[in-house]
Amino acid sequence: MPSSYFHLRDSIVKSRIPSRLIYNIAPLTTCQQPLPIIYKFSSLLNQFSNTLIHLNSIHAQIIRNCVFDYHFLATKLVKAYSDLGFLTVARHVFDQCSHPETILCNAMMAGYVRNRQYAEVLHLFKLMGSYDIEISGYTCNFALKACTNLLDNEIGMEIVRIAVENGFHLHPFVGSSVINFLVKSGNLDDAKVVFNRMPERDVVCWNSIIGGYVHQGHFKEAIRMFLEMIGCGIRPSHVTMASILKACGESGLRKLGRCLHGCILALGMGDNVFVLTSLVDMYSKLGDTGSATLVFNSMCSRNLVSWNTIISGYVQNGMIPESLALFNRLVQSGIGFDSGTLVSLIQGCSQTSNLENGKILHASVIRKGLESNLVLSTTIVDMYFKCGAANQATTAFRRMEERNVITWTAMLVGLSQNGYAMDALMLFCQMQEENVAANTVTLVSLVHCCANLGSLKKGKSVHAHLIRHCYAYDVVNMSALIDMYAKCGKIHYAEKLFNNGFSLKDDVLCNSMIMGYGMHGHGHHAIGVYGRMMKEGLKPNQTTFVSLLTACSHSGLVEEGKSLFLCMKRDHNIKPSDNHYACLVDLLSRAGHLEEANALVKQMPFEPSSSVLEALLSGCRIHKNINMGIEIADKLLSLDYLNSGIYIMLSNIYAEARQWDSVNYVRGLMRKRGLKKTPAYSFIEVGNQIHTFFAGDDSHPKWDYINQLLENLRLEVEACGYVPDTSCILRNVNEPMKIKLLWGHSERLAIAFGLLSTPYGSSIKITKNLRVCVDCHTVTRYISKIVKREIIVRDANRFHHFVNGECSCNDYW
DNA sequence: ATAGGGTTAG
Repeated sequence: MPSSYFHLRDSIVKSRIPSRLIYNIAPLTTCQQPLPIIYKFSSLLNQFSNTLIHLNSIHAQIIRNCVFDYHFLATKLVKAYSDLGFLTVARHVFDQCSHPETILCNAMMAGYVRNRQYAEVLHLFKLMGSYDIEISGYTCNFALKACTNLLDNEIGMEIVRIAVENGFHLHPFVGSSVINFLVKSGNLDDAKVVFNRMPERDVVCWNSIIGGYVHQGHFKEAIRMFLEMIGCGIRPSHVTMASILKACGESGLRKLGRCLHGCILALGMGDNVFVLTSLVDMYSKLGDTGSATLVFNSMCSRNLVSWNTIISGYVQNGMIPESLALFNRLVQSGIGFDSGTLVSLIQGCSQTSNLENGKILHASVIRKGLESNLVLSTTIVDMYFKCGAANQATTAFRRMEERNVITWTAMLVGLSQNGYAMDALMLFCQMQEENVAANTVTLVSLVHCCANLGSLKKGKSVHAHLIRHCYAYDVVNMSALIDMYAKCGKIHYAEKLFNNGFSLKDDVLCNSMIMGYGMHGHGHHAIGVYGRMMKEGLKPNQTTFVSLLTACSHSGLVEEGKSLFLCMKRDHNIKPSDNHYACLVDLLSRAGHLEEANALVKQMPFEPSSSVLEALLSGCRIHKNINMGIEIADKLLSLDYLNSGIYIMLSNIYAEARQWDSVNYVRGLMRKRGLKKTPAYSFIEVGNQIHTFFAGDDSHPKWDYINQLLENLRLEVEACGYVPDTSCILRNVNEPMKIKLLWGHSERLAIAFGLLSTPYGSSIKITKNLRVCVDCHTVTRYISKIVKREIIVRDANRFHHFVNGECSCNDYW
């Protein structure tokens, strides 16, 4: 950039004698032009500065007449050129002036602002400082706008200080810029103070502060200010309405929303694209897609944002086919689409787990060169995870050139939800190495990872992190922590947190606690929480009853479960869902009430899903009701279900009935349907490491020791009267081989490793991804007695506490 | 002669 000021800047700052200024004073003093010429050019510029040809010719005449150093004209030229986007020429005009003063500098800054050259604005601002050029309210305005966009807090706060010292902030124009900067830099309180001190507040000032509250998610406060503004007799502008519609939609205020719709028509804004688009968005957020559609169809002009808003509204309300139809209309209309459109469509794929469409859309993102769009790329990562394609999600993530907290968090949540909690924790370390600051969503996803891993140490450290950042007492975070402590075996920690947080009266918090008690077999405590909810007038939801019924099932509380199932409908008007039926069937069939469970399934008001049948089938297997088992199995096979666990259970049933042909048939079906058995694994946390063992896994560095210990333990437990139960080994091999396979089960390997690596007398905690088999359950009971250690096993369903040859659950099931 | 506020998507 040809800027003489820039080249000279350093020496100027040092010497404080701007040499060029001294030598260039000449034109101003010698070219004594009569004023009428200047007025002539001024009026020419007023009339013809909007086309480049005219502007160039006027500019040439100005130079010929030697009046280019008149700031009056230079300022107009700078504005005209920058309005046309010719910033370099504007800068040249600026540089030609021998005595740049405030207004000329301001005009140049304004040009940079209009052309989004924010870094140049700040350069110029610093330059003004080094030339001792006076700063005005206008200067502060432009410089603050640059700081707001560049997120430059340091210079921004300096400008705010200058503005306040000079009282510029009292002016509505500067005040609103100050408020905007303070809001975007997170100082909402300071913004409010500035706002309150302003002697006169026009509608833009109100818009700034209201917009600030909306921006920070303080919707109720935004609405309060809006009403206050009306109370002051200020007529809302279309900007006010756009902000307040957003606040209304986000906070779910249906009545106010309808009211605002009326206001918009009354204020004559019924043809404003911005306002109507905001209205469409509000109705979508309120779940009223009918009204959103009506408003959208009534719009006389629409832009791409309007289309994106309605498409996104449809997706958010689960109307995927409708969103696609609208997308087709959009393409046919010739408007085209952008990254925002694709984000919504890809979300639609996530919702319906439509990997195929997701891939097609991903391909079109690459074709259109939109990969560099951060939001879009993050959506793609999320989509792959929601479709269960963790590998492709990771690949998409690795391809990204730019990532922010949300990208990283999407990765962490995705990995954790797809069963890669350990990888998520490792990724978090990488995130920290790259200095990306975690937010509360990130931390909650980490709490979930620790819960899945049963890693108390890491869980506690995330808890500490939450406390340090004052996030710990948010209900979402507390619920996650309660779940984590429960899953890490510390039910009393969970209890403590819950008792502290109960005053928040949150249903999700209660559900977490009920779930935790259930997992630990404390059914009566779980029901106790429900009692407390009733006493405090808290409304239970669907999940509450799923948790309660699960808790009853794990504690064998048949009567309590049945009565809860009844009062769900009767007292709370919650229709039992498929999930609730599955829980009740599970409860009944585990307890041996197979006929009653079967009758319940038959009288369900809708077709039982595979999970209901699975619960019944599991009961048939436990209580060895082969006939009913086969009957249910036949039904299940016809459902073409994709859960490999069911096929394993089916072949179990057939194996126990010694129907080897059927066993082979089911196995073949599994292969044909492309299902693999989920590999069983167990893990244990020792020191800072988590050690994972798969069944028959001899890859651990300490394998020799583990193997020797297991051999010794086998001799000991056999001496105590243990008899192997090989019924869970489905492979058609001889008895000694089956026993050998049993001793390779992952939970035994993890326990043996735990015994080897932890101090004598301490308790051992292991976690298994699937359910513990009956033989491992028996062996662990014996081991706990022999080694005099408490052994805690958390499996896919619940906790088993083994102490001195006994287990907390009365029988294995 | 130079000036401020707003809508969609992770």
